[in-house]
Amino acid sequence: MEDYGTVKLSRRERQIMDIVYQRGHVSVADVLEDLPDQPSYSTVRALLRILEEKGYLTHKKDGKRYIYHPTQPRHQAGRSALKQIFQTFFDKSIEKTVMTLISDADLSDEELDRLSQRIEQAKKGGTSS
Amino acid sequence: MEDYGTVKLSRRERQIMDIVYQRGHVSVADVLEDLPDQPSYSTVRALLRILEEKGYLTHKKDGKRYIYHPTQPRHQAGRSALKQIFQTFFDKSIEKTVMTLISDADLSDEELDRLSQRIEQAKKGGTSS
DNA sequence: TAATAAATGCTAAATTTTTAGCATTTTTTC
DNA sequence: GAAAAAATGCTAAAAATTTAGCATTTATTA
Repeated sequence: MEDYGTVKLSRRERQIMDIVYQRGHVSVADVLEDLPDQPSYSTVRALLRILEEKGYLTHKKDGKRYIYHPTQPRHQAGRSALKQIFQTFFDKSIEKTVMTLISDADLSDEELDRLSQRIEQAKKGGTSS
Repeated sequence: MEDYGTVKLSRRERQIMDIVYQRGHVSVADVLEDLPDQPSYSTVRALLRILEEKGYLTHKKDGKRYIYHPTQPRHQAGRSALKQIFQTFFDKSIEKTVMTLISDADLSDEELDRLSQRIEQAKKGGTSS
């Protein structure tokens, strides 16, 4: 599946995919609720249908209404999105990206501790040779 | 300035803004070179003009051609973009986001060390009370 | 089970986006 | 400084996106 952030998707389609990933799965009403410049119910349904045709979503019935799920798993989509960001804005530097992330978050000392610990662990586990 | 990733911008406009931030600043030729499904020279110029009208770019002359710069500084745009991603895909968890970032990168032990160190430093500096 | 409510299916119009062409201006070069 | 080259300014057509309406189906409930 193609990275959905940059190419291919139109403005509204992207807005909807963001909502889908934020919520995990959505009904038409859910999307309508979160969409900026709220269009009509019909409109949302049309867009969801298009996204399904394009292969980004599937739906299943839940009682009388449809629930839409992303075809690409959340973690995978997040991974691509993240990659795109750090390539575009942070010179492909993980360090720059992480530090920016942290500087915005105002984490507690405990949280920071745990984070640096987990990074240390990654170090040990990462060596394969 | 509004977050440019999600709302307001059309597909092409977004593609162009990504190129602008990747390169720092661009000529028409630069954009044309990087744009997928390469349109005509005229087309790119039109889009750049529109982005300037909308306030996302400014230009200045460099010899005979225009060089376009983003109005919002790169670090700031990156920050918003990052925030959006971690809200959408990582449950607003810095830790999840960072770990994903790292797990993809295959960093050396030295790099991981430095990273966890810098996080520790952030801890010391961050306490204000 | 008939009436009502609430969803979807499909189609076409309105709007926005994307595109390219031609005229003009600016720079280069001979 | 005149001719050629390479940029921009502007405008309008083509294509894609976004929208809403009406018909139909499905589920609820009295």
